[in-house]
Amino acid sequence: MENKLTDCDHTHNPKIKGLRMTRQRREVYDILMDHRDHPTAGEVYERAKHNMPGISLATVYNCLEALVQHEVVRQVNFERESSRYCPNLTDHGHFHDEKSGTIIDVPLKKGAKLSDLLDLPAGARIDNLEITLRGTLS
Amino acid sequence: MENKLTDCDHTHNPKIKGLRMTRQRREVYDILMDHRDHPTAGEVYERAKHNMPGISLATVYNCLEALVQHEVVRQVNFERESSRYCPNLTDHGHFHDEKSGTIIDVPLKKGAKLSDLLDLPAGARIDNLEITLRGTLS
DNA sequence: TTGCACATTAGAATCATTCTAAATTAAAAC
DNA sequence: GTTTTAATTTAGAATGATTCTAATGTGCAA
Repeated sequence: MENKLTDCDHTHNPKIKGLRMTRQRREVYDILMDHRDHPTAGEVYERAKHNMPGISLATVYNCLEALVQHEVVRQVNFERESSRYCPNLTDHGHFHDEKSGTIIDVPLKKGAKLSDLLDLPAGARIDNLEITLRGTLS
Repeated sequence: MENKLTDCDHTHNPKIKGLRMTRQRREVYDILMDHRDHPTAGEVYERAKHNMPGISLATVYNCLEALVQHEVVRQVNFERESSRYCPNLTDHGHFHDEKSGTIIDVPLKKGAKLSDLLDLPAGARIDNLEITLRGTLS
């Protein structure tokens, strides 16, 4: 059975201050919102071509960068694999299931303190935290 | 004052089962042990050329890979920057100080449980955990 | 409606890393 | 100690993700 891709064309209309909302940026943003499966830039490109055959890979990279810069999307890296993109803006890490290859969001427990887990350097101001896990789901 | 590099030529002699200990591998391992400053492959290469002018970059990559595979050294990634290498085998994460550019080991607190911080997926077996922090030291 | 600063595009360039195939070598077997 | 043999080293080419370039196109404020 073919993937009909119906019902995936509802357009998100985020008004992001300071970010000019072009057709391409909306398309890229919609793709991330609709599937939420942490695609790579190349995968976003393949999907975008369905609705916008003329879009270029460079543009996909540009759009993703703009969305990341404006904190509407998060960039996720596993080792040195291609970057992946995630529209979940809550505090969370990522679990990579080695069996299926899927990546699952892992919420940070509310109220949990990082300093309970780590001996943080005295006086450190933390701007960014990245937690990635690799393993298998039973 | 020049860095004289004296007293840095004491050779580590790890007997690592299944790993042929070549001159190049020992040199690379010594460099990681002596400075412990999370160098990239390129930086290891530059340092290695002091003692072994003929060593090649490919060999440095090969040695680092062998040491990582045999779990004598850990590979550390920040975003998509060049991989860095770390001889600290205890459970720890890494803090990248944006002011100085240095990378500091952040020990995991003994007895602390990951599940206190994260809502782990039910039944997940975790083979690998990576925690990276970015920020500034006051 | 227009102007123009910002976006998009194709293709080239970059950069870290891996691959290739020939020469060398560590360590086992004699 | 010598030979053997499979693993390692090497220079340079190849790869692959990402970024850059410079020409063309376009949101949107005025």
